[in-house]
Amino acid sequence: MGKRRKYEEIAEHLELTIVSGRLKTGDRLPSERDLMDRFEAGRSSVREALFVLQRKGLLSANAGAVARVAEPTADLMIEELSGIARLFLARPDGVRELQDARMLFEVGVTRQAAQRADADAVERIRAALAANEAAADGDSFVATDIAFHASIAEACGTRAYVAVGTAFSEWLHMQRTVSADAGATRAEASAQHRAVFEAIAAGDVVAAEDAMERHLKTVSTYYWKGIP
Amino acid sequence: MGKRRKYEEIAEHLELTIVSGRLKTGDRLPSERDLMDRFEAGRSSVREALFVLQRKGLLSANAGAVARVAEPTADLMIEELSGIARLFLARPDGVRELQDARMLFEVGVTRQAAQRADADAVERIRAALAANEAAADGDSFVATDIAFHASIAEACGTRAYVAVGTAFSEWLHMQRTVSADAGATRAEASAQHRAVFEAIAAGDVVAAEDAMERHLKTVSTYYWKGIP
DNA sequence: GATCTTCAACCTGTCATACCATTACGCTCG
DNA sequence: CGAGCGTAATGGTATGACAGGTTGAAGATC
Repeated sequence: MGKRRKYEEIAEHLELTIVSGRLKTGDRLPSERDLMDRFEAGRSSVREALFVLQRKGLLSANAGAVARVAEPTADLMIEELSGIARLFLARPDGVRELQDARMLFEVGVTRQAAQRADADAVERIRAALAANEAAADGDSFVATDIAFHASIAEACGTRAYVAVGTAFSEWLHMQRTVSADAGATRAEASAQHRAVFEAIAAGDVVAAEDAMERHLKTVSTYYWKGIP
Repeated sequence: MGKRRKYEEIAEHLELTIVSGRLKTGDRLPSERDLMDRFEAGRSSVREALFVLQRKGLLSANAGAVARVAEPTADLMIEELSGIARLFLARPDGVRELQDARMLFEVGVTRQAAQRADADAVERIRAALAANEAAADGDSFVATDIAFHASIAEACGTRAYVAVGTAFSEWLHMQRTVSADAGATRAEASAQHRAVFEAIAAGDVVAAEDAMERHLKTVSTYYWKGIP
């Protein structure tokens, strides 16, 4: 049953020495040729092990220089999640499920924001809302729209939320066929954004959830209108 | 700036031919040596390309046999998420953020369940609750606890929820130091489970959310009690 | 004729070696 | 003491080789 491949053994060993703290961020790993000797493996196996660690974000490798221990960034997390999202989008019903998941996430973020936002956070959301309402063209409307949602996520104090939320926004904006009636949508969206903001500012959890849910339902509706 | 490595090019090309449907699930890919010729690359590069596709779950590769196109499973999604979770758990404040995220997720799932659960789904949740209350020892209590939460996720009709929710439960159960006062917790947990169930069955969205939130806060509290 | 066995071709996993472009580093030169 | 350069080391890629597993079909068995 020992189907364990060699690179898995090496990768696991290296990962352990990294997460256990024996190697800290920025430290230099031994060279590939060193590792060959140390693990009594060929270079292929060593390289595959380093490869998987690199794709996990634990290593940064540049040509000519030894690999260094890296701290996985939020961007990399997005990258991983992005792969998952692509599977969903390619599957029947995938877009609907992704919209569902976004609804779950954003409503939850709004809930937590309404519970925990302090004065500073509320002010930042207000600013994002104002910027969105002042957006001149369609592109900047989209950008400030995403920023508005991100400002709410920021209010929760959990760093990953911003990354995940932004990713959701981008995936679905990417999917969206050009929304012909963007003009009609904008006024509606702004009104709904304002309702979300005011509920959060007031600390009214239920109203905030409902407002965000209504907002996302509207967005979804406009999306499907563009689909035959 | 063209730092694109060779395997990326190959991987992208192959991924396109897969998701575009030119290769369907179960189809056999060309052999590595075929791909070498086709892309005018060495075997190293071809192997690295296949490697990343395999880790994305688009390929299933067994030694000796040519790679076949596979359909990414929910398990693989968990695998990816698991990697992300491990980073969180290794980081200061990571457990708290993960608990936060779980709260967001489970409360959202409960909300959607209260909105959409049909009679069948309610019945399944009731059964899961009964099984949990009848659990004899600690291990089976944990198992049926997870199953109860999963049954709620199932009621939402979005397949990924079950997988993500189960993963959350397992990560946090795994982290939990042995809860000495499990006896005291069980009665409390059962009462809270029942409250969640009844709110869902009644379709009372707000009550369901609140009940689940209270439940998870209790769980978190017990977790931190075990930490000096 | 159907099913089991065997076997040869093929494929991947791994190793070894070689070559190039890039980086790191010590040395020389100012 | 600092700047510039050249060399050694390193990763990225290509190629060849061999061991062990898989596959599919020919052959054996019933």
